[in-house]
Amino acid sequence: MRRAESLREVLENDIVTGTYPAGTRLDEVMLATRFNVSRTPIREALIELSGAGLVEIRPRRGAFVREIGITRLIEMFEVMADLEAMCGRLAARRIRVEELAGLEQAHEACIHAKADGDPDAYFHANQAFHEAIYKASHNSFLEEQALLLQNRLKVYRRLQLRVPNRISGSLSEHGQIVEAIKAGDSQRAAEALRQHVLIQGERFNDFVASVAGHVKSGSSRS
Amino acid sequence: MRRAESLREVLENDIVTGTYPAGTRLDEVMLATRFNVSRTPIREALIELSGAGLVEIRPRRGAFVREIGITRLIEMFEVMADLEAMCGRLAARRIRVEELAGLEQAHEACIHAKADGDPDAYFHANQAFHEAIYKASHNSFLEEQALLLQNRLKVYRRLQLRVPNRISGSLSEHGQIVEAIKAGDSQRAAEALRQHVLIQGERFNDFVASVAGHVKSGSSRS
DNA sequence: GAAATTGCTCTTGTATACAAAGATCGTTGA
DNA sequence: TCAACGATCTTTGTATACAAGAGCAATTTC
Repeated sequence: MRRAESLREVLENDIVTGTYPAGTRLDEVMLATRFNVSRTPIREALIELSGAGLVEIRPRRGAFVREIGITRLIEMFEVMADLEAMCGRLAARRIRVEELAGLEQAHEACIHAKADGDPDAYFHANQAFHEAIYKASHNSFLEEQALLLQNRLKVYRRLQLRVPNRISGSLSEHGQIVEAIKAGDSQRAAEALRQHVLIQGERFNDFVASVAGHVKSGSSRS
Repeated sequence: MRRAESLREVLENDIVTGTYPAGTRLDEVMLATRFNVSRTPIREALIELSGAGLVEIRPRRGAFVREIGITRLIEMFEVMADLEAMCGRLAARRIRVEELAGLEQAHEACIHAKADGDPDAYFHANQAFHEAIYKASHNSFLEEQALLLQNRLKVYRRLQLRVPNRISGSLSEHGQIVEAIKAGDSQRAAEALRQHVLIQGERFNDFVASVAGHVKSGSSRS
């Protein structure tokens, strides 16, 4: 693998997990010394990240972790909801028996994670659940797009799990989604998924509004 | 503007218009001499293009114009149909009077282009028509995604206009779309747009199948 | 004292140099 | 004659060097 590509992965992770919060200037020499490489692979990694929308390159000014306004975030959730709805619609028609088994397993894993009271485990189990649906759409391009956008929204979805009772709600929605897909009801699967994702965007909106006065933007220290 | 960025635009255009057909190896030194620059900005442009999905970079092997198989193409049209449907659904609810006027104007332009028997003009008018709908969705992220995918499919959509009577069909579908949006019927607008785009994918499939035995893949000489 | 301009410095963007990994072609052996 | 191995040669990936634009500060002028 190219050095630039592995660097992209590390940087992507650092951005998504909040190590480099939105607005941070990503100095090339700083990163170069951090990773013990020259500026060249760093630049290439930053360009890749800008293509993925995680970083904004302002010519002659440098690279910055992209600031995503609340409006744009809601727009992204709106699109995510539609992509997931599409996955659900196709999955209801195209899912195979072994994939359905996998989906139900993922659902079970979510239930257990909630029972254990482990939000981190729930986050990952939830992700696996959704990815199972992407895959079951049997549209690899759609799957890629969904994964891409999911990744860009990861940090916000994670934040979103802090909303009280959200996990319970999420879980019962998962149940309905599984039922619809199992029944081959594409319309119902699509709508259930759309609402499931849309509600995240809305709740997130509430969440942001409720903490807007308390915490400074960017510094999300727990 | 950075040199790399302008190079990306030129290369993107060359790929989309078929100057560099699918599978072509994009030699860095060849491009560097062509544009009278060093390899550095060329490499950066290629990386950007790989992010956009137009170019595939195989490590230590070079950059190639991405080959899009018929299966993947159909998948992309399937996603495009859904994105456009979403644009239509939102546009039906959110379009403003001046935007509606613009949409109707774009529709008129399509009609005139057909009357003039100018397929090239129709192609551009058609594009403007669709872009008007993207914009009217009032979801700038969705608009960007739709434009991106539209661009990636451009060369195939263009080919698609050669199908007999396609323009007439396309035009009447446009009429129905405008009606639905005008009426604020989001469901009908979405469905009309989905079918309008899906039919392109299907017709394209037919088209490819019908010429598969006659022309060699890649060399699309008229 | 404030504002504007000029010069310096810091950082990005591009060119070039170097290293390493593939590809190609020839040679040798079976 | 064909296949396999090896050397060379091409090409990518990374490092370094150089150029040029942007920001900042200090000084000068009004």
